[in-house]
Formats: sequence, structure tokens, C-alpha cells
Amino acid sequence: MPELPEVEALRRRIEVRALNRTILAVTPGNDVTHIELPSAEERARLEGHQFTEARRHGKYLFAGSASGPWMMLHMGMAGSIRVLDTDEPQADFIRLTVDFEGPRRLTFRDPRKFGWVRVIDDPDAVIADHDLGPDALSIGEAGFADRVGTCRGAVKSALLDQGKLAGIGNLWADEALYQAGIHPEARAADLSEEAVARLHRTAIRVLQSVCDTDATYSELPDAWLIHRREAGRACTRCDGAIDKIKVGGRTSYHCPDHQDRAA
DNA sequence: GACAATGTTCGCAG
DNA sequence: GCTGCGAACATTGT
Repeated sequence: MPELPEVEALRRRIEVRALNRTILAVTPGNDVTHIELPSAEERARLEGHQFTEARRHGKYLFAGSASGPWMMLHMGMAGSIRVLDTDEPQADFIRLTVDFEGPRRLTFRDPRKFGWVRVIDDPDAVIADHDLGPDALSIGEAGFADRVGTCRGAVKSALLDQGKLAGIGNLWADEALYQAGIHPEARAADLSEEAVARLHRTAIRVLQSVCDTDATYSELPDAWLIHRREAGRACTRCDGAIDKIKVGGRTSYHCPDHQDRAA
């Protein structure tokens, strides 16, 4: 689930329901072996503070305030966040809970344990340390051409490289390439200037559209690839059929007929 | 039981 | 030193 638009939807949940409330306790959930969570000391640092701001960079999420510590979260493959009234039932696979005054509770759920939570002091410094590229929604055409359009490998691998561009994952990389008519295995550096610009515009439009629905896939246009990620399904843009291949080790759905290797 | 899964990280080869 | 690739990570669901 969690690429840029999905993480943005989680950020909004925090913004709408979990800001400006004093943190009473931060508690690890059940079965927290093999998952990185803040130590007891770090959890205690959050208590008594409020989150006044929720930020996102790529797929990374931050909640904190100018004066206090920040909680940094990554959703891994299957993590999610809910903000509940404390009398609502707890779901399975909750790895961390933050109890606020109110009462209200933020829960971090992560069945597959690929996500993690840290307590940090300065989001900007951590973003720089992680060697993350600019957020995919904020990069301009020239920056995109410079960072993605020069890669010697497959254009899809370039889109997925968080050091070049932060936020695009497997689903929305496929979607952007499908809508831009570019083959995932095309060498990025071989694409025309026009094709790179088209991919940039398309990627931003795709990501923004998904954000606009709060990452509710059923509200996305029927013609999108997201609704037909299955080999053999009919393409919505030409007479072709969707094919499933591996690119850079990731499952990739595309239409061999209209997605051009030499765009 | 085997396999695939929307994430990142690490080691190796070029 | 940088870039690109494949495997590994822990667990669930099909």
C-alpha cells in the first residue's frame, strides 16, 4: 500500500485528528520482535509534548513540533496508521500506540514488520542523511530530466530509486509509464527529451490524482492500469494486452503494444 | 507447501 | 568512487 499518495493520506489523518494534543504515553504493541521501534527512553522523550505538524518526504512520515522531538515512521510494505478514539477496538498487528489527551490514540499497524519508527530531532537533517532525492510531487521538469533522464539502467528502476526521486514505488511507477506510453525496460538515458518531460508530467499527474482521492483506488478512472494489474487483460489505450515481466527484480505490468522501448 | 507481495538495505560486479 | 543488479529481510495471504 504505502507509496507517496498512500503515505500522504496517512499524514492527513494525523494532521486532522492527532495534532495539538498532549502525548500521555507511547507504548509498544504485541509481538514486536524483529521490528525497529523507539527505546523506552526515546518513547519517554515524546511524553508531555504535542505534535503540531505532520510532514512527509517521499514515503517517510514525520510528526512533531518546532520545540520537541519528532516521531519518524516508515510503513515498509504493509504499514498503516489510524487515529482512533480510545474506546474503539484495537486491530491486530498493532506495533506501537501513542495515547493523547482527549482521549485519542494513534496506532501504527504493520503485519509484515518491514516498517519502523524512530524518534529524531530534525527531519531535514535525517532526510539529508538518508540520501533521499527531492519529493516526487515537488520536483520540476529540469530536475527530473537531470536525475531520472540520465540513468543508464531501465527507466522504471530509475523511477524507483529513492535517492534520485523520493516517493514513487512499484504501483505508481507502472501507472506513470503506462499512461506516458514508455516501456519500463527502456533505458532512461536513451529516452528523448520530449519523452522524459512527458513522463515527468504524467508521474506528477498520477501521484496528485491519487492524493486527491486520499488513495482510494476505486475512485480512480477505470482506464488506469491500477484496475487491471493482471497478465492478459485488455489494454485501455490500444488493442494490446497487459503483460507481466520483472524489471529490476520487481513485478511490472505494462502494455507491450503502446509502451515504447525507444520513446 | 510454494510463491508472490506496494518497502529498504547490503554486497558484489562492472 | 559510482552505478546497477540481485538477494535478503519477516510475515501474511493465495
